[in-house]
Amino acid sequence: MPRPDIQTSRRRALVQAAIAEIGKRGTLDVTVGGIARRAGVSSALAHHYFGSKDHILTAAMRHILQGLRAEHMRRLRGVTGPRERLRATIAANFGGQSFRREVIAAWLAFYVSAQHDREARRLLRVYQRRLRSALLSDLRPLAGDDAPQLADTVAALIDGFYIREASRTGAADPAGLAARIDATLDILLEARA
Amino acid sequence: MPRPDIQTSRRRALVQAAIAEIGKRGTLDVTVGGIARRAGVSSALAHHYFGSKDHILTAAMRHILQGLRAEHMRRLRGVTGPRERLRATIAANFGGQSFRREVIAAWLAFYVSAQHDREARRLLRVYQRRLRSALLSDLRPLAGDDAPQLADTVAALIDGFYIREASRTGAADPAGLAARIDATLDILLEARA
DNA sequence: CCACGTGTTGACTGATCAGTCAATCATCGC
DNA sequence: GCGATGATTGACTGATCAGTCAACACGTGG
Repeated sequence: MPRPDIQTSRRRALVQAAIAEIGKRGTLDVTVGGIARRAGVSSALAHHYFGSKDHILTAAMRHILQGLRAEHMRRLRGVTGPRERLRATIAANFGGQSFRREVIAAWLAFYVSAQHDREARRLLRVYQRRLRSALLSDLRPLAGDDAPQLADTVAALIDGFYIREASRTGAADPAGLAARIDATLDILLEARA
Repeated sequence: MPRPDIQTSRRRALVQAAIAEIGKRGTLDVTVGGIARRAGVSSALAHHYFGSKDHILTAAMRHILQGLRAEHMRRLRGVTGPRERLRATIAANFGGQSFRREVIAAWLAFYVSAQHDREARRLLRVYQRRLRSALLSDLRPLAGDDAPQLADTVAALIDGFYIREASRTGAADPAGLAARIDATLDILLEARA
C-alpha cells in the first residue's frame, strides 16, 4: 500500500531543496546529491521518487509556476474593474514568493534551459500564454485594437524589470517596480484616448 | 618570438567556436573538447591559449559585448539630435550580430552565470552601465528630471523584448521590436509635455 | 509472528570532463 | 644546418556525477 503522506512530503521537500540549491549556486548546474543532502535524504531516494534529475528540475519549475498562479488568483480575488485587475496581474509577478532570490535565479535558469529542454520550453510557454491572455482580456475593454501591442509591451516590461533585478546587488523593491510599470501603463492608456 | 598572427587567429577561432557551441547547446554547459573540435584544434591547445574554460567563456562574452558596442558606435555615426540618437541606441540592441540565435542564447546564459561568476557579473554591469548612461544622456535634454526613470523603463523594454524573443520559435523581426520600443518612447515623451 | 510492500540507503559503475605533461612539429634568426 | 622558441597533440589523471542495485528497516494486514 502506498503511503501518500510520506510520498508527497518527500517530493515536496526535494522540490524545495532543488529550488534552494539552484538559488545558492545560481545555476541549473546542481547535483542530485546536493539536492538530496539538503533535503536530508540520500541521492538514491531522490532517484527513487523522481526517476531522473530532469524530472526533479521540471517539478521545481512547475512548483514555481504554481506559486505564481496562486499569487495571481489571490490578488485577483474581489477585484473587478479591468484597470484594477491589470494592477493585480502586474503586482503578482513582483509579489509573493516570486521575488525571493532563489526563485529569481531559478526562473532565469529555466529561461536558459528552455532553449534545449522540451519540457522546460513547454512550461515557459504556459507562463507566457497565461500572462498574455490575462493582460489581453483586461486591456481589450480599455484599449480595443491596441490591446495586443500593449499586452506585449507590458509583458516585456514585467520580464525586463524582473530579469534586470536578478543582476542587481542590494535590497530589491518589488512593489516599487510594479508601481513603475503601472504608472507607465497609465500613460500609455491615456495617450490612446 | 611569439607569432601574434597565429595566436590571435587561434584565439578568435576558439571564441567564435565557443559562441557557436553555446548557441547549439543553448547552455553555458559546453565542453572545452567540443569548442576545440569545432575550432579544429585539440582541447589541449584551447587550454594552452586560454588557461581555463572560464577564460574562454568570458572571452566569448567580451567579444559579444565588443560587437554590441561597435554596432552602437556605427549607428551613432553622423546622428546628432537626442531623439535620433535614442533611436540608434535602441536599434543597436536589435541589430547587427545581436540577434543571431547563438548570440541570444549566449547572452541569456551569461545572465545566469553572472549570478555566481565574478567576471561575468562585472561584464554584465559594464553593459548595463553603458546602456543606461547612453539613454540617460540623450533623455535628459528631452525629459529633464524624468530622464532616470525613463531610462530604466526603456532599458527594461529592451531587455524584456530581447529575452522574450529568446524563447520564441519561428522568424524574428528585430527591426519591428525596435520600432515598437521607439513608438512607446514617443508616447512617454509626449505625455510629459 | 510472518510475509509483503514500501522506504531507505551505501556502495558501486560507467561515463564525462577539465586540466596536465611530455613529446613532436614547424618556423625563424643566425 | 642548427638551436631556440612557439605550436600542437595524444595520452593520461583525478575528480565529479547520474543512475543502478542489492540489501536492510519497518510498519501493517493477516
